[in-house]
Amino acid sequence: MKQSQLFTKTRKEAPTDEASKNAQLLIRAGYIHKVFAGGYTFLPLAVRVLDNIAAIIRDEMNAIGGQEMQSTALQSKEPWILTNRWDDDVVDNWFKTQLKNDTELGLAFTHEEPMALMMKNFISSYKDLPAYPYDIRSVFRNEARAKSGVMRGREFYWKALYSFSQNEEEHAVFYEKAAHAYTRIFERIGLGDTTYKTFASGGTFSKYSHEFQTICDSGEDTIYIDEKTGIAINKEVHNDEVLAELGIEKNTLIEKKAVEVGNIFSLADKFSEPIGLTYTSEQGKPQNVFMGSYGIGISRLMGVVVETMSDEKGIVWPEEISPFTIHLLTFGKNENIFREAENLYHDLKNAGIEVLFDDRDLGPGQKLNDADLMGMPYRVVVSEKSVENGGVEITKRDSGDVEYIDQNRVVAYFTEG
RNA sequence: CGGGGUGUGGUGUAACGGCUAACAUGCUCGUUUUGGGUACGAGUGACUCCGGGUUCGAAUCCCGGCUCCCCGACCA
Repeated sequence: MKQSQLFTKTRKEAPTDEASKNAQLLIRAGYIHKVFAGGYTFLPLAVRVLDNIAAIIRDEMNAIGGQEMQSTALQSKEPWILTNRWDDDVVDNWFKTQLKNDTELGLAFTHEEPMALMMKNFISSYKDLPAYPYDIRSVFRNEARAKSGVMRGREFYWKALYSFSQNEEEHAVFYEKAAHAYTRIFERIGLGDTTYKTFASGGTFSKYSHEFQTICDSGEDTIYIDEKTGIAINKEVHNDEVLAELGIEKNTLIEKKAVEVGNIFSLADKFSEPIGLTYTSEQGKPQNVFMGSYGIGISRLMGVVVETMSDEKGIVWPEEISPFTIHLLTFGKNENIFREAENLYHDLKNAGIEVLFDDRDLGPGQKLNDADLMGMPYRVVVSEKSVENGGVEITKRDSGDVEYIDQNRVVAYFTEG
C-alpha cells in the first residue's frame, strides 16, 4: 500500500504513560492506540501482524485436525454454574453484564464451559470422536493490574483449541501432536530459538500442563532450562521431586525470565462430567468425554516479538509476520526516479509481494527513520544514489546488509529467494 | 486488591502562591532543502484530570475522587 494513504503516523517520542518497550515502539510506529490500561486498538499495521500470526496458527491447527469456528464473546452463565466457575470468589477476573431483562451474561475469558455445552449437541457416540474445534478471537480478563503493554491486557486476541477425545490414550496422542504443532508455530513466527516447552503446574486438572515460554527480560515468569536436554521447568514446579522425576540435575539448570506465549492442558473430565458431556462407547456404555485445551496469545506474541527482536532504532519484524515484506522508499524531486519507484511498486505488488511504498513528500531522513522504526525486513530504496550504484538498494533490517541490484531483477530477487 | 509514584496544547517538557501558562515537536501556509527527523518566517493549538477547600490571588498548598505507570499479590 501507499504510505501516503495510511492514516496512522509515526512519532518521535513515546507517551510517558507507557513504560514497556513493546507499547512504546508499537505506539510510536503507529501499530496500536491505547484506549485504557490493558486495552489497545489494533491499527491497520498491527492487524496485518496479527493476521500473519493467526495464519500460521490456522495452518498448523488445521494440519492436526483442528476446525475453525467462531464462538460468542458474551456467554450464558448456565455451564459456568455447573462447573462452579461463575462466582467471582472462584474466578475473580470475570467481566459480567446483563440483558434488559436482567439475565446475567459473562464476557468470555475462555471457552471450556460453553464449548463443552455446545458439543453436547454434536457428540453422542464414540463415532463422533475425536473433535477439535478452535477459535481465534478476543477475550476479556478483568486483571487487577494490566501491565507490560500488549503482553498482559484486559482484552486480548488469542487462539483457543479444545480437544474432545474418547479416553486418555486417544487424548495423549493428540496432546503430543498439539505440542509439536506449537513448536512449529513458534519456529515459523521466528521465536524458535528462544521458546521452550516448559513443565508447569497442572492446576486442578492434572499433574502437569505444558507452557511455551519465550525468553524475555521483561517476562513475568521464571523458568529453569536444562540446556543438555532442552527441558525447561516453570518456577512453580521447580522442586526436588519434579527434578527427580524428569531426571534433571539441579545444578545444570539456568534461570531465565520468560513470557508464556502458549499452553496446553489435559482437562480429563473436569468439565465434561459436571456439564454432562458424555458419549456412548463401542460397548454401549456412557462415558465422559476426555477434554484438553490449547491456547496461544496472539496479541501477546506480537508484543514479545517487539520486546525481544527490536533494536535502538525500532522494530525488527521476522519476515513471516511482518505487515509488509518490503518498505519501498524513494528520495528527491526527480520525477523519473519517482516514476521508477512507482513502477517497481506495481511490479512487486503484481508479483504478490506485500510492499509499503513511502510515496510521501518528505526528506530522506524522515523516511529512513520511519522505515527503521516500522521494522519491515527489507528496505528497498530507489534514488539518484541507488541508480549510480547500479539500480536499487536493498537493505536487510536485521543485519543491515546492503546490496545494489538492477531494477529489473528486484522482483526475481524476492520471488526466487 | 495492598504499597509507591504520576497527571500542564496531539506528543515531550517548563513555569517562586503573583503579568496574557513558556519552550520544543506536531499540524497549516510560504520560501528552502532531498541519503539519516534541513533551515527560516507566519499561523494553529490548553476550562493546567475531576470536585471541594485555604488565600486578595492556585498549574503550584490542603482534602476527596479518578487516571495512568511501577513493585507485590493474583493469573482457567
